[in-house]
This record gives sequence, C-alpha cells and structure tokens, in this order.
Amino acid sequence: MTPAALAPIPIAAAPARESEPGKVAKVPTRCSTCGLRELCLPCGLAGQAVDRIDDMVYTRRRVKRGEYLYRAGDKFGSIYAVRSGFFKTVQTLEDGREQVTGFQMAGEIMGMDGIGPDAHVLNAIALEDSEVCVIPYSRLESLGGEMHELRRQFHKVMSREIVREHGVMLLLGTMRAEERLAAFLLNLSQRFAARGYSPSEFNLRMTREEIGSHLGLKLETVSRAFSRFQDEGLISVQLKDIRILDVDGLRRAMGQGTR
Amino acid sequence: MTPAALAPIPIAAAPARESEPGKVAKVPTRCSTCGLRELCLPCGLAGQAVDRIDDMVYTRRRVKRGEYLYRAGDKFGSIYAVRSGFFKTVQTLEDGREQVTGFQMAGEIMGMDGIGPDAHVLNAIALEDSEVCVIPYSRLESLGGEMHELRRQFHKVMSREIVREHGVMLLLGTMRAEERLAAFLLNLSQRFAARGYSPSEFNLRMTREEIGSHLGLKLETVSRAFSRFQDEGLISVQLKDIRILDVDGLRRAMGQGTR
DNA sequence: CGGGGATTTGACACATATCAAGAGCGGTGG
DNA sequence: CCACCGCTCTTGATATGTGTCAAATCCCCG
Repeated sequence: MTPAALAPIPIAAAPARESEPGKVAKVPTRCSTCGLRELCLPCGLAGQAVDRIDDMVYTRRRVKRGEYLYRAGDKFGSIYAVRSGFFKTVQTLEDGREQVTGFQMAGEIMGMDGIGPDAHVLNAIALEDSEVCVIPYSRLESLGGEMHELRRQFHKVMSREIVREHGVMLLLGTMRAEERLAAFLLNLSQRFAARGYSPSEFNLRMTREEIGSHLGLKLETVSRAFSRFQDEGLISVQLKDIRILDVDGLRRAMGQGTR
Repeated sequence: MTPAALAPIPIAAAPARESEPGKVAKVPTRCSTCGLRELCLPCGLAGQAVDRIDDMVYTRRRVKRGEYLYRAGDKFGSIYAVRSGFFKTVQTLEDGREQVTGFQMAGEIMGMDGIGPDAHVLNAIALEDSEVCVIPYSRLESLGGEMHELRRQFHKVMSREIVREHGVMLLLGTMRAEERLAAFLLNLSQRFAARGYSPSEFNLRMTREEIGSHLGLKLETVSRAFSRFQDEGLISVQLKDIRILDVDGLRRAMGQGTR
C-alpha cells in the first residue's frame, strides 16, 4: 500500500485557528475564508460556489480531550469537519472488543457512516482539545440539489473514505506488525505534510494501545516495533514524539512482506 | 459484529433472470420492473420516482466467470449493480500481495471507490457468469440534481458501504480465525436469505483461497476451520456446498473471543 | 479417461499474544 | 515546589495461533 491509499487528501494549506469558549461559537463560520478550504469538503469548488456554501456550516463545536463528538447509536443529523485538533473513531462490540477505525485531523470529515443507518455507528472521541464545523446533513442535501459541484465533491469525499478503508483492510489482512506500523507512520507523515507541518517530525496524539487497536496489534507489539525501527536508525522515538530519519527505509520496511 | 454490519441490505425480493448473448443487451432495462428493485439502488424510492429513474440504466453487461468487470486503474465512468451472478473485488499491491475486499451478489453496487480518484482502485472479477446494470455516473449525477430522493438514496448506499467496511476492519483487527469464518458464513447466510434463497443451505462461489484472502487467513486455515465447525456439528461442508446446522452455535463461535 | 487445480490433513516453524515486572512521565494535591 | 500516584511505555520470558511446507485425495473440466 502506498501512503496515499490511506490519506487521499492531496493539497497543502496552512492550518487555521480561532475560536470562542462554549460549545457553540457565535463567530461567523465561513468556508470561503477558512484556511482549510483546500483540504476540506469545499476542495476544488470554484470561487463563486464557495461563497454559496458559506451557510452550509451553521455552527462550530468545541470538544475537549477525551470527550465524545458523537456516540454509536446517536441519531444521525450532521457530519463534521475537523477544524482543529485530533480525533479517533472507534467501533465497539457488545462483548467489549473494539477497533479504532481511524484517526482524523484538520480538514477531514467524520460521521458519514451515519447516513445509511440514520444513526451513528462509530464513536468519535477527541484525542486533544478540538473544534469541528457542524454540517447539518439536511442542509448539505438541499444545497446539493442546487449545486452540481458540491454534490460531486461530497461523493468524492465519501468515495475517498471507502478507498481509505480498503487501504486499512489490506494492511490488516496482509501485512505483518512492522509493515503495518511503517505504513501507519508514513501515512501520518504525509497527512501532516499536506497540512503544512513537518513530515519528518511530529507528535502522536494517540497511545500505543490506540495505535495497536487501529493496526490490529497489541500495544506491546507496537512498542517493540517502535524500538526496532529506532535500533535500525529508521526513526527516533521519545514517547509520543516521532522523528523520521529514513523515509526510504520505512518504505522498504512497509513493503518487505515475506507472507 | 452482527451479520448486519457486513450485509446492510435488508429487504427480501425474488431474484431476477433474463438476458441476451453479447456484451451489451438491447433489452430495455427498467428499474421499475426489476425484481431486485427493493434490494438495489432504487430501494425505498416512491412509485413515481422509480419511473423517473428508469433511464438511469442504459445498458446491461454480461461478464463471464473469471472475466474482469473493471480493473484497477481503469478510468472511472460508471457504477454497476449486480443483476445476477457473483463477483469479488480485489485490491492488489505492486509487490503481489492482494486482498479480496468483498464479494458482491444480486442487488449490490460496485465501483463507488472510483469516484474520488476518478479511476477504479479495485479489480472486479466475476466468480460465475454474471450480469450487471451499467449506471453511468454522469447520468446518476444529473438525475440526482432533480431528484432529492435518489440523491439521498445514493448517499445511503455509499454510507452503507463504509459501514460494511468498518465491519470487515473489525473482523480483521480483532477476531481469530474461527470467529472470522463464522462471521463470514452468517453474513453470507443473511444475504442469501434477503434474496429469497435458503439461509441455511447455499453454495460458495469462491475458493478457500479467496475466502482466506478476504478474511486475512491462509487457505489451509480456512479449510481447518471448516473441518472444525463440521466436527462440532455447526455446519456440514461438502467442498463448496454449505449447510448451516446450528446458527446459534455459529453465533457463539463468532463472539467467543478470548482476546 | 486423464490431468490440473482445489481441498484436506499433518508436522513443524515462527510471529505475535500473553503474562509479568519495572521504569518513566505527567498531573494533582498538599 | 515537591511528592505521590496512576497511567503509559518498555522489555523479557513464555504460550499459542496461524503460517509454511509437504503429501495425498478428490473433483471437475476438457
């Protein structure tokens, strides 16, 4: 798998920051002036179209670290675009097993799993203090009726989510532990880069256990793989701080399946 | 995971059959008279709406066993609804690794992964002589502009695909071999039932290797799990012919993760 | 009727899980 | 500001599930 398979969003942009205390910001929320425009739902929309979707987003919502943005079973009403911060989405089974289905960062869309069942299937939890744009589905729907481009763009976003999940399936189905972790790191690196951050030096917002849950591994295995990569000089790890020293080496580590 | 997580399509209908030789059938292709209507894209559309989407499907296409419906890299142009037969979708890596991302049967939609990248990401291969309805994306798109319900329905179909893949991810990430196979069998059973076939007796169209690829297992492991289930009296296996003898037992086998 | 692929089964190897212990870091309260 | 406590992380020893390799049988297709 290429990193691109996990992180479809291609265009770089500067991160945006600005917000009020309280759950719902009164600040006007405009896609047209948002720094994440080129990474987010409006990506690719022509000038005048962007203006017309400005009222697609009514509100923003702040979610503190550890808090739920939505829970499995919640009635579906809106999708969410991450404005700042970091989330994980988790699927839980009755018997207690759970799987982190993904990590979301600025510009990425969450909640599309809820459209079909009309209720959320996943739990979305903030890994750090975060802020999202709330996009009421009914609003998106009706705007989509008038705007060919928005409709198409939304289809693309959903399609890319499907493709991203194919990538994770392939990772879970065919890769061994170190390959999975290498793919994961390269994917994160690429997504940070697309947001104007360093691709070689970043901070993990999630624990080893959460990484393991996402990659189908136990936390000890994740930890050992990190150590191994460090011993081999591919990366340097200091708890959550990662520095990638040898991208090509990591790529090789990702592709070396004996299986 | 409940079987529903893998097979979102809920409503029962009789299977449909009727076709010409040749790649493209001249027979008028109407959603409104199709026996699969309630399982397929038009599901839930009100009477008059169904009539209006009749010209959404221009053509049908026959695909012989072993043939490709589309290949990874093909320019994206249409999505496909399975009219009869059975498909697998496969993701391939440069290094030769591959993963069966799903099996598709009558009424299920394929090809949505192509919308975002504007090219197909997967390979779709017929597991038996099959027929699909070709739905040009541009047509679906423009019809969606006029018809609120169709737009919404299409979103649901894509959303359910996302949810289905979450289910597979959970399976691959957290279940052991026998649990995976049990979940797979229960899922197939439910989907056959939804199409008016026996839920307890059916024919696998795929090989052990293809099942293994889908479940992240080797074919020998799949074979052993089948044998074990048979020894335990949960199913009876005769190569591709499966009979489920103890559904609750299978459910238990699916949920009994010690992990 | 022949042949090649699919399936089953066994023996063994190996990757990762499991269990366990200890260290490091960060947040909280005195 | 310091000390404590809990959580996260690392590392080791061992267990175990699944992969790997191999051989025999079966079935379907030509």
